[in-house]
Amino acid sequence: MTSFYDNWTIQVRKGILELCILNALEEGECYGYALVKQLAAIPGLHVAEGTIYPLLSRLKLHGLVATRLEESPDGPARKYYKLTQTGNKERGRMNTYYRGLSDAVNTLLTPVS
Amino acid sequence: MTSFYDNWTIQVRKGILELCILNALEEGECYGYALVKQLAAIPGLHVAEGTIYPLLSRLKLHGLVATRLEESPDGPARKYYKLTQTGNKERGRMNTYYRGLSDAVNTLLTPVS
DNA sequence: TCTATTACCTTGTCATACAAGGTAATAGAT
DNA sequence: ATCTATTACCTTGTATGACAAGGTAATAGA
Repeated sequence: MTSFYDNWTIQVRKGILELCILNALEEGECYGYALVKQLAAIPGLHVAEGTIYPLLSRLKLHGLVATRLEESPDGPARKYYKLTQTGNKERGRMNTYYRGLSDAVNTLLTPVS
Repeated sequence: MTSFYDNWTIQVRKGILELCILNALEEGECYGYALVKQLAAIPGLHVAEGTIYPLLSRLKLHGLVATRLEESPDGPARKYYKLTQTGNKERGRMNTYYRGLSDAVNTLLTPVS
């Protein structure tokens, strides 16, 4: 039922979210629910919990982030995520790759005329 | 066997290729093999036939491109792809979305400091 | 007791990139 | 005649991740 365009936007987001989260975590540790709210506010990204939580688990599984639990005054315990050293190194490689790819795409989007 | 980084680059490319092809076709019709060679030359995109041919079929299936066959002097017949009117309209929407997303990512990659 | 909010998580579906294969046509080398 | 290279198309199978739609627990106010 989703249009070609809607489906395409989903595909484009693949991988980009991972980049966003790693860079968001560079500014300091954060818990999952807050990340969801923060990223959901960015137009074009419109992201929900079903996307973010598995993503964070994946980052932890690969050792890019570490977690710690802390009680919340308003609900269940918060799980705080923090960049590891290898996570930060990967973030650097990924930023470099993304910028190169982005440049390549931009030359195609705005061709020499 | 693929590393986290290698796998991530694959995911980031998802959807972006479609954008590249539609924009490449805006400059005129082209046959598949030539598109493969053209895009493979772009650093960071490194794309092969197993990716492009299914992608072109998909674009045709959704009516974004139209095809015609022409004999080749060097091998089997070439299948030329051309943007349709709806294909060009989708290209416009996709470019707009991509630019917005790209801007959002860039604000995260280079935070206000 | 009900609803809202915060906060976590899981299961299932769908679409896609890519590797690895295959086919056909032309042409030059062994 | 047979091999190799190049052009040119295509398919199958695998891995992966976004998202929808669900569920759970804790706190607090109606």
